[in-house]
Amino acid sequence: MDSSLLVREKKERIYELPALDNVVEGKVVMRIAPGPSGPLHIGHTRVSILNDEYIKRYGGKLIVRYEDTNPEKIEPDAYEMISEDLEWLGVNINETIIQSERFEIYYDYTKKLIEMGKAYVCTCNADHWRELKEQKIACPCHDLPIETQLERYEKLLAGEYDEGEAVAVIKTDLAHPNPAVRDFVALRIVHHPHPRTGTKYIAYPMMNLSVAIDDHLLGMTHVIRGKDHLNNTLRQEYIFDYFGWKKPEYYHYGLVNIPDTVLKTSLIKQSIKAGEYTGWDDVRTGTVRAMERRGIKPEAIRRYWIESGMKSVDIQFSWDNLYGMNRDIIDATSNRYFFVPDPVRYDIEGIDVLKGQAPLHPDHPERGNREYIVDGSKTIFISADDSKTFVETKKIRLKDLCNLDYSTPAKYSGNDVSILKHGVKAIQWVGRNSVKTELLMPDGTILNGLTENAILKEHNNSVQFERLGFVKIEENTPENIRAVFTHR
RNA sequence: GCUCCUGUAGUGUAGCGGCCAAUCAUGAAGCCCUCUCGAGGCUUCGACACGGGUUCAAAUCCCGUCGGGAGCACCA
Repeated sequence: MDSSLLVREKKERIYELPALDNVVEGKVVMRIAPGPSGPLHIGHTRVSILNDEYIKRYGGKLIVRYEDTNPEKIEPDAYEMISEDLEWLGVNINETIIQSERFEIYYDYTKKLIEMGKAYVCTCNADHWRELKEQKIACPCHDLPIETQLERYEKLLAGEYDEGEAVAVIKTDLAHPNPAVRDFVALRIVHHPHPRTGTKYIAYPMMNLSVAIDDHLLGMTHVIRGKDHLNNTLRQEYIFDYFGWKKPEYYHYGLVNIPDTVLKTSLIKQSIKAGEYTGWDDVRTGTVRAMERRGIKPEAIRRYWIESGMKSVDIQFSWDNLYGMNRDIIDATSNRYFFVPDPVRYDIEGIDVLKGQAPLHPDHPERGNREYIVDGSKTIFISADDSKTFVETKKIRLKDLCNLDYSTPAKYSGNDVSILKHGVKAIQWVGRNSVKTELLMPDGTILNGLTENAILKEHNNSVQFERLGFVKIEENTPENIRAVFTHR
C-alpha cells in the first residue's frame, strides 16, 4: 500500500472577511466615526481597517466623520492626529465631515420630529424623568400640545433655558421591554465653549440624533460598529422609521479586550500633563502612534483584524499574535547588528589582530557583511549577563570573531566554530568603535549600551539586535543611537 | 432588576446537517538547520461549555442550564 495516500494534504487558508449583504458594487458608502478626544488607539484600528477593507473590496466611499458633539471632551489636536493615524494605517478616506459644522441640520430635523409629534421638549428634572421611564410612565411634558412643544423648542435653541433645565427628547415606546430604548435625549444644553464653534451654539445634539441624521444624509449603505452600540442602533432606527428613511445594513462586532495596555484617552492625557508620559506616542500606551514608534507595521495590524473577522463574540486581543504577524513582515527587511546592553570591558591577549565578518542578514548574504578588525589593546565589550556566563563557564565565543578563555585579560582561544556544538555560547560583542545606545523598552525603562558602528550606514529603521529582538531606530548618529524595542 | 449580544484548542479563526477521528494562524514543547534567544523545515500538544430534544445522521437546527459581555447617561 502506498503510504503517501494516507498523508493528508495541507490546505492553505485564505483569510477573507465575510461578505456584506445588499451590496451594489461601487456604491458602498461607509464611515469611521471617531470622537476627537485624542488620537486613535489599537482598539479603534479594528473598525478603521474593517471599513477600509470593505470599501477596497466593493468600491464606493469611505467617510470619516468627527463626532464632536460634546464640547467638554474634545482635544483640539485630535482631528489632525486622527487623520494622521488613519493615513499611517493605510486607510483611504474619501470625505471628511465634522458634526460641529452641521448643528443647524440637526436642529431642523428635530423640529420636524416635534411637528410630527415624535419628539418633545422636556423640562423635568433629569433623575425624575429617568425614574418615570423605568416605570414606563410618560413625564408631564411628553403629551403637551405640539404648539407648546414648538414654543419651548424655540426657547431651547435661543438659550432661554439653562443647562439641565430642558432637553429635546425623541419618543420611542415607553412600554418597550428594553429599558435602554425608551425615549432618549436628542438635544441638551451645554455652556462649555466648543473648540471649533466657541459659544455660537448652546444646544448640543446627542449622538443618537446626529448619527441617525448623518448616516441617512450621507447615504450610508453599511454601518460597522462595536457591539456596545447595539442599543444605540435600536434607538437610531426609530428616527429612520419616523422619516421613512431606508436603513443601512448594520453590523456589530464583539468587544475587544486588550490586556496590559493603557487605552483610555483621558488617562493618557492626564499622565502626559503630569509629565509621567512623554506624549501621545509614549510606548507604554496603546495608541496608534505608540505602535508606529515601536516599529509595528500597519500591515500587521491590518492582517490581525482581517483574521479576526467581524463576529459579534467578545474577543481577547493578543499581543503575541500581533507580534508574530509583525515579525513575518519585518524579519526579512531587518538587518542584524550587535548591541551590548550594560557593557563589560575585556581586553584580549594571545593574538596581534583579530578579523571577522558577519552577514547583514543571514538569509540574504547578497546584502553584504559587517567587517570587523580588532587590534591594539584588542578591547571588546560584552553584556553584563554574558560576562557572568563567561566567568562561570570559562569559555565563550564572540560571534563571528573568535573564541575566548576566561582570565583577565581574556585569552584568545582560536576560531574553531565547532565549540558551539559542545555547548559553548556564541554572544554578541562590540569593539571600541561602537556607538553609545539607548534602547527604550515597552515598560518605559531604558537599556543603555553600545551598538557596533556598522549600524551608522543603516537606512531602514527596523533592525534586529541579535539575541535581543527587533528594534526601531529613532536616532542614528556617531554620537548617539536611540532605538525602541519592538518585540523578540 | 430589565433588555440585548455571545459561547470551537492558551489566543484568534474555519465550519452553515453527512466530506469533521474538526481548519489555519499564533503560542508552547521537541528535533533538524543556522556562528542570534530571529528566520526556515519537520513533529508533537491542545477545542466543539453542559444537559435534553429533532433527525437515519448535529459542532452545525430547537429548548433549557451554566458561563462571558454590553446597555438601561442631559458621554461617544
